[in-house]
This record gives sequence, C-alpha cells and structure tokens, in this order.
Amino acid sequence: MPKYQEQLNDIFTALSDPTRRGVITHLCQGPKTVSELAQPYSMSLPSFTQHLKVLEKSGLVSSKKEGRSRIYTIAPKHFDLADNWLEEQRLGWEQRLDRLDEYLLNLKDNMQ
Amino acid sequence: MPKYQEQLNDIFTALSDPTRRGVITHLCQGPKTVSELAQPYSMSLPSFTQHLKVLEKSGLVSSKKEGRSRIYTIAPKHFDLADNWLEEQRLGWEQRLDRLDEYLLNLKDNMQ
DNA sequence: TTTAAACTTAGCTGTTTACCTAAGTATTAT
DNA sequence: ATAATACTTAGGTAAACAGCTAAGTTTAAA
Repeated sequence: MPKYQEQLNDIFTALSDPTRRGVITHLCQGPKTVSELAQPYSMSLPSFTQHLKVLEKSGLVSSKKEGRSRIYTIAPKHFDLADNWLEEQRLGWEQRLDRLDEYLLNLKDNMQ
Repeated sequence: MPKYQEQLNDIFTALSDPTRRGVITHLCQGPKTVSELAQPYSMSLPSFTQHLKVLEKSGLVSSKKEGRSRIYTIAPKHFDLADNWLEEQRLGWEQRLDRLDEYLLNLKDNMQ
C-alpha cells in the first residue's frame, strides 16, 4: 500500500475515537504531560497511553521525554493531510455538479 | 455518548479504510451501483458490501434500491461534520499561537 | 539512600473488524 | 416457466482494538 494511503489510514483511525479527539482538543491549548492529559479521563494509565501511541503513530502529535515526564505537542502539519483529502473529494463532486449545471443550462437554452 | 461524538466516530472510522475512501472518490463522479463500485476491487462481494454499510452508517453516502440494483450516492452534507471538527481544532491552536505572538511582541517591546 | 512520582512493559480478556464461502431472495431477460 | 443477474444473509476465522491489573524503570524529592 502507498505510504500516503497508510498515513491517511493512521490519521483517520486516530480521529475515530472520542478520547483521542479529546486529547487533540486539549493539546490545542498547548503542550501537556501524560498525566495532565489523562486527568479528565477515568481510564487506567496504560490504557490511556495506548491512545497517545495511536495519536503519535498518526503524526498528529509528537512527544519528547523531559525528566520523568513525557510532554505531548500537537503537530499541525499532519492535519493538512486529512484536510486536503477531504478538500479533494469536495472538489471532485463540485466540478461534477458544475458540469451538470452547464449541461442543464444548455438543455434549457436548446428548448427555447 | 453525545450523538455528535458518535457521528464523528462513524465518519472517521468510515474514512480510515482505503477501500472506503476509494468508494467515496468514485462516488464523487456520480451515483453508482454496488457492482460498478465493486468492480475495481479484488474482494468478495459480501466483504465489499460490508464496507458500503459502514459508509452508509456514517452518513457520508446514501443508497436506494432500484429494481435488482442498489444505487449509492454521495451525501456531501455529512462531510461538513468532519471538516468543521478539523477546522475548530485548527482555530484553537491558531488563537493560542496568536496570543503567544502578542505576548512575545510585548516582551520584545518592553526590553527596548 | 530511601521514598515517591511519572510513566512503561508485560500479559491477559472480551469485542469488533475484515475478510472468506455457501446458500438464499428478488428482479429481469429469454 | 427457466435461467441469469444483482445483490443479501448466514455463519465462520484470524487479527486488531480497547480495556484491565500487576510489576518494572527512571528521575526527583526528602
């Protein structure tokens, strides 16, 4: 499978879970440690860090270790991949609808 | 779980598979039957129609039976949910970066 | 130098997902 | 009426996912 497709798989998989979307929303307010991120959720830490790994694999966030904490940061660049894919689809059907419009307008003209 | 969150779950899950993204891209060219959609994929029909069900559950496509065929159509409105969520996150961190910029500018001014 | 904090690793369980084959139903063509 | 087309349903398997507890490691504080 092409790398681009795998990236989209990972990104959309990462976004398909409410806990992970929540983490992203929190990270938009700035970098945070694992325990800061985990605090709002009633989930064991190992379960929670699994979600963080899924997010990091997708490239939507990155992390680095500082002392005994790990700090997560949002990685805006990877959002563009998701955005762009959605935008391309939209472009596809809009072009199609434009052609359809044109066709219908021609049809109307020819009927007068 | 709130309905909006479940919708996002379903939409991003639907988009997390390359076969399903492919179907969406094909449907952007106009409505198609199950067998037209299935034709490019080397997969059993029951496996393929399962993907179509996932897509339909997400609301990204809709279908109706016509004779012995089922015709699938893209449902643009539901793309906005995904788009909007991504846009909101982007807004979140951009506002934060703006505040940070302002802060740093002030800092610089006060140092002169 | 012990103790506490902040993760991390290992290993287990139930559920969902992605595929398959085989057989069934409904509609259309002959 | 028969046969072919276009799905649909039923049921099975292997792998991935989301959660858990218990036990480890590394770093910082007392």
